[in-house]
Amino acid sequence: MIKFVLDPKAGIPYYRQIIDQIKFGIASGRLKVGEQLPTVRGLAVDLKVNLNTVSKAYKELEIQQVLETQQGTGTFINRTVIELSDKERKQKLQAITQEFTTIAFSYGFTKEDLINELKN
Amino acid sequence: MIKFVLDPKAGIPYYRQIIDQIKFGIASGRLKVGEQLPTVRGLAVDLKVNLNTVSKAYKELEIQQVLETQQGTGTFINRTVIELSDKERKQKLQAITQEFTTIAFSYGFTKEDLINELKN
DNA sequence: TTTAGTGTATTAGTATTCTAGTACAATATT
DNA sequence: AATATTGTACTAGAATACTAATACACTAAA
Repeated sequence: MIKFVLDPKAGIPYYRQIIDQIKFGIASGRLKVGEQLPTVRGLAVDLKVNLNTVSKAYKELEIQQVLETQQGTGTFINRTVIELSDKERKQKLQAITQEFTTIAFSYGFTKEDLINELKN
Repeated sequence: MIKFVLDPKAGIPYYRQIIDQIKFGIASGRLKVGEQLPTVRGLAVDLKVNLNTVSKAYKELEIQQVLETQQGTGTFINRTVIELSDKERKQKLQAITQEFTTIAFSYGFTKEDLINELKN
């Protein structure tokens, strides 16, 4: 289980900080498929926020099909996340790349400049 | 000059729609480095929004160093790159690329993923 | 120097977002 | 069946975001 931390000064909503930490936990392999997350109350007490704040984070991740929840049982890392996230992964990669190229192009760099730099 | 359009039903703030269209204009090559954008008033009248809404979009892009503005003169696509030395250009490219790869890696993408996406 | 044209700053009203309090509903355990 | 544990729904207050109205400041041209 990963350790959750909230930074009140970050200027990022609590529920979003929770989302980010879960996503990073998955990306880094510290949260495994099928693993149960803390209960909404448990994490809420731990982080000293309202249980709805945790619930909101879990719900958004459920919509994104990262988590799956069962009322009365708990919330888990989606077992089908690997198959289901292929499309999402592709979209994310495109979004990140577009952001990157936009900035780079505004500096006059070409696509070839970027590819060469990446190959270093 | 590109044509700006606002969709009131998009659920995306007007100023952000303006930002996105400018960024896409640059990425697609329809906005050239050094080119002047519409004036805040001109675009505001054209889009039937307040001039501050346009100003907000321009200001955010200036912070991102995509645009540069001169009070009393106008707003332009950043031409900073032209004034940079070869060494500075190289450093800038490295900095931008590092930022890009850091974000991409946190999502589990590999260097090859990025290169392939760029080649599309 | 005056004037027209440019971006900036201040203020305010409205809408939305964020968080919390509290009650409800489903499931698992005893 | 009763109880504990889990997530959900509804409501409300505070903070923030969005947009606009209006006045100010800088630059270029007449």
